[in-house]
Amino acid sequence: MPTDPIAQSRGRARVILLTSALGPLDYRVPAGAEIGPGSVVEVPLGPRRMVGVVWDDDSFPDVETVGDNRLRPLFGAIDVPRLSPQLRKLVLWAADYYLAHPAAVLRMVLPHAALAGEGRPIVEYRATGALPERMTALRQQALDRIGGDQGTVRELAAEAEVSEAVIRGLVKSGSLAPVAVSPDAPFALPDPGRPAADLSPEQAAAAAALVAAARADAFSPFLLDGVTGSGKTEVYLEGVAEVIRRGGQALVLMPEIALTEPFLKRFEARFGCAPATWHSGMRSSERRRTWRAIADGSARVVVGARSALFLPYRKLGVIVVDEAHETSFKQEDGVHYHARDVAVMRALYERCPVVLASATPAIESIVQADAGRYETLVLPARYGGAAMPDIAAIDLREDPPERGTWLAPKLVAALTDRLAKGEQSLLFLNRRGYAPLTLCRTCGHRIQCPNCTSWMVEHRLVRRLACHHCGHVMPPPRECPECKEEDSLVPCGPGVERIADEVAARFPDARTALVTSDTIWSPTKAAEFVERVEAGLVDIIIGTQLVTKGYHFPELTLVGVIDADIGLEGGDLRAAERTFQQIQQVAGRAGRGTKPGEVLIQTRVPGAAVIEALVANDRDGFYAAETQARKHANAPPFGRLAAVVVSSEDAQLAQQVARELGQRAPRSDEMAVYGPAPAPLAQLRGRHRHRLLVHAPRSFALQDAIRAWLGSVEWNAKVRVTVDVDPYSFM
DNA sequence: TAGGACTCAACC
DNA sequence: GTTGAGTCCTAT
Repeated sequence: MPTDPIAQSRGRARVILLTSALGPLDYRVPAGAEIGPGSVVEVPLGPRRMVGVVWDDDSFPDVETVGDNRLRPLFGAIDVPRLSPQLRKLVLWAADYYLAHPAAVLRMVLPHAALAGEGRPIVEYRATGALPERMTALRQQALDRIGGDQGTVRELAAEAEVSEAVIRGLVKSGSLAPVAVSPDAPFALPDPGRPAADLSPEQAAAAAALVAAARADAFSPFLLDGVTGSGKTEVYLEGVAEVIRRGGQALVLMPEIALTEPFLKRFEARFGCAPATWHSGMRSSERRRTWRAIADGSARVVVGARSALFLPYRKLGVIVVDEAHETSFKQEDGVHYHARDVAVMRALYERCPVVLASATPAIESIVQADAGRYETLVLPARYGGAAMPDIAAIDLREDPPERGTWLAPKLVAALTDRLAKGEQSLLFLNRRGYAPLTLCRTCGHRIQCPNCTSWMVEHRLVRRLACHHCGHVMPPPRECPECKEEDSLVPCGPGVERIADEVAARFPDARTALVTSDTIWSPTKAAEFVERVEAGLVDIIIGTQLVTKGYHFPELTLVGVIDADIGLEGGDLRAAERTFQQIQQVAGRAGRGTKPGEVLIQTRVPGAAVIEALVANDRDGFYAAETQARKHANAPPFGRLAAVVVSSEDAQLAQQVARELGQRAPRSDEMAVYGPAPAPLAQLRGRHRHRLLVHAPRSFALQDAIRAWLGSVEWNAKVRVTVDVDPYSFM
């Protein structure tokens, strides 16, 4: 029964609570309350008090309206601006497209911290430098970890991994003192009138196109396609400048917070102040301040991780997705959304330009551009006349490293040469830790995570074995857990820590920097790293994918790729594309100044199409072949995929439900359902997992079909079924 | 017969 | 997701 269109005028409101278990509920609006669609309200639910958002009366026509007699009055509106119709549309679109509950999407719009602390002052503490009268190990640990940081008792306790009592003790003893937090201090207004960077003719033309689009108040998607070092940032900052001039807000999405540091510097140089930032590492006071400034329109530019996409901008004028090809834009838990795709939808609803910037665009974006749906802005040359680096492969079968080492003689010679010249080098290996596998020499036992189907990775720096999937850690055992033989465990294969060891052994005088998420876990750490490299205090950088992009080090002239083949294993749909992007990006770190760059790629398959394309610098050829292959297989973006994962702590239950889903799968000429099969990660965080894969043509109403299918099967509450539309991970 | 473990439906 | 009601069972 459809909702009575005049219901709201009779004092009813349809509310979506921030609880995924419930559908929309109707409440009575007290007389005189100024409440309408988009209002954020507090409502009673049984004995509890909940937050929800008032939705349009005519939404959810399938939901039955309850009689007036059953309505309870809502408590009232929370003092924040109403969510705009555009944002409400985006919430419903994302929920529908990604098969998520609208409440799950709304929780990203209204994070807890945004509404918390209402009326209550937030007290934060920071170190005074005074040592407590009585120093304990835990107090020392807390002071060491906190350093110069500032936060609430709870946040500091979490950061230092001590109890809140330890922090309170330090406050009592005077080592930590309260600092005044003005929670909603305004953000500085970026000044677009300051001089822009000197732009090359190509950059100027691209910037002009973005400026024109910013003036048009219309949806316009761009692919900003420029080689590494071509100055894409300077181009889109001019689009941002125009939006600021016109009184709008700009959003710049970054794949990782480690990347924001160099960006923030360039931003400040252009606009004279820092932008607002949004990422998972923020303190709740900062989160609240930023959320409110975004909602009232006073935060004009926001640089953020993917979650910044769902914030309640008052007047969004442009969205930039930097490094738009990055797979970290795909959220892998909760709502499985892809920030690049949501950004385009949001720009459509907000009627503003969206810029996908990348030196190595995703095939998906290339196909859209080729079809004329995106306007392409090309920056074909490096800024300042720098040349692209020379790329060569090292065939590890012909030129192998010595036993127990990982750097081939040719790479060692190149490193030696750069050290002699005083130039910087970068070694790239996309594998954290010291060794990916620990093996018993005596019985062959491999140390595995108790919760997951994965090896425990040795992290020698912190003297632990860690599971990269669930976070389980254990001290490195002295004896084999299986055969009890002592000193029989050996590390197998290299991680970046092991490469750093080899570099230290070969070049004892070289100054090195190890860059992984274990050593660079905050913007502050990233800034320290950049400073050290720029000051010439580092000879060799050894890093994971954290170092592949964003950084501009003019003295860096050599890039060594330790193992180009890692990403090609496993038969992932995007394996070749990802390998190409990653190596092209890391190669782009070389020779950005006046000195030419050289890139050496260690591989066991120099004849692989990806490697040959990289060496020949044949980007177009690689993309053409890859696009053709996708088209031929009806793979994305020409066909559509969705993964259905059935998981449970009970192995049998999971298998049983997966089987039943497989049997009940709709069979049609259009949609194919493969599986179930045990997932490659058959056990994750203690849950047993089975996967089904749905494949359908582009035009097929995939979501409707999956909804109908899953709706026809019932399963035990101990079983969880998750759907990943447009999956990127095939684990 | 009080109290614990469990299931189940309602929450507007 | 949480809560309260209802059911069944056991220890006293």
